[in-house]
Amino acid sequence: MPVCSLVSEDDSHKPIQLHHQQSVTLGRGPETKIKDKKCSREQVELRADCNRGFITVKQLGVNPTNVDNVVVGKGNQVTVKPGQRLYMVNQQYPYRVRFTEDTSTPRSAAELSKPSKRAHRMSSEGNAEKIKSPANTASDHHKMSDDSPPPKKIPPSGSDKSESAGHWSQGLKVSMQDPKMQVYKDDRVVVIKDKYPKARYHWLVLPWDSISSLKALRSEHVELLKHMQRVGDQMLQQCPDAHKLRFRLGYHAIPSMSHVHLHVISQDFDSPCLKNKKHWNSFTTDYFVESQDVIAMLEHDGKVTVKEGTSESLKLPLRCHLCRKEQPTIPKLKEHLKTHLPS
DNA sequence: GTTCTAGAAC
DNA sequence: GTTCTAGAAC
Repeated sequence: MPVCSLVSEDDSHKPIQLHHQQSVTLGRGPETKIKDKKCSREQVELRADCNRGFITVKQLGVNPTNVDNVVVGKGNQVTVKPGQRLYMVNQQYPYRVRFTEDTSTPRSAAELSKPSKRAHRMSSEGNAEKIKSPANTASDHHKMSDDSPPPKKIPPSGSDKSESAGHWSQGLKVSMQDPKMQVYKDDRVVVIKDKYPKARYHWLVLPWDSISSLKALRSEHVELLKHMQRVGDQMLQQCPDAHKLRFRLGYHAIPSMSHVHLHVISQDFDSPCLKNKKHWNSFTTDYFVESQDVIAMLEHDGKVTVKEGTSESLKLPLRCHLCRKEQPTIPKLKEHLKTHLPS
């Protein structure tokens, strides 16, 4: 898992380590060397999500904390990603967040063996059910302690093939009902592995309720979407590689497949199924809308709007999502991505 | 969403 | 000549 540090941009003190999912309160004091009385001793509460590469910032003090040019506001919470600037108070004391790969601490044998013990079911919700199935393709090869016969292909039982039901765009509705595809389910959602994963880990979280697309979402769906995101986060908790890979959770602005689905995808993009520009840009441009942004939009506006011209994002030049370097072709891009893979 | 392939790009 | 893309068909 990457390590997060909060870096003072005017270099007034050493970077402050933020540990994954541990809240830290900062403000006027020795750690920041801020002596400004406008800055509360408890100005902000910070919490890093190292898997997903952002921190949340809650303003506790009365005077404004800013992210770029926007005031957070007392009691409010926002996220800060690399590239954004956090000002502790009054547009002063600039900070950046930085995520670096943790190469210093090799994992213990105990930690390594932990993820393969899949016996413990997913924790939080009572009626959740972790289905006995390897969670990913990448480690299956070495991990398969499988005593069951290889999965057989059973044709979909619904033989009443009305034209729309059999259409390729309805494929997710079929897959999500197939117990062999299900990796997790509870009373509200089901998780399946993407049939054509675009990275080492690529899951889809789908609600049982049929919601055709982002356009159909309303305020009443906020809780469901929050649950989908929680379930997506839980997938990372049981993912054996979550410590060394970054993940993003989000929706395609204009998906091809019907039925709302949350992508949970590792950021290695190391997959033979990633074949063309559309694949690439759908996960690395504005076409990919963060789960938290969808939820925020829904809470704020009661609906989700997609910026006009978002479909044009699919035609953008191939650009590395990590170093922003442009690549001429898909094969060259894939070659380039190898340079960013964790060792 | 994928597969297939003509023809552009090299 | 081969590689790669983009659009049609499914």
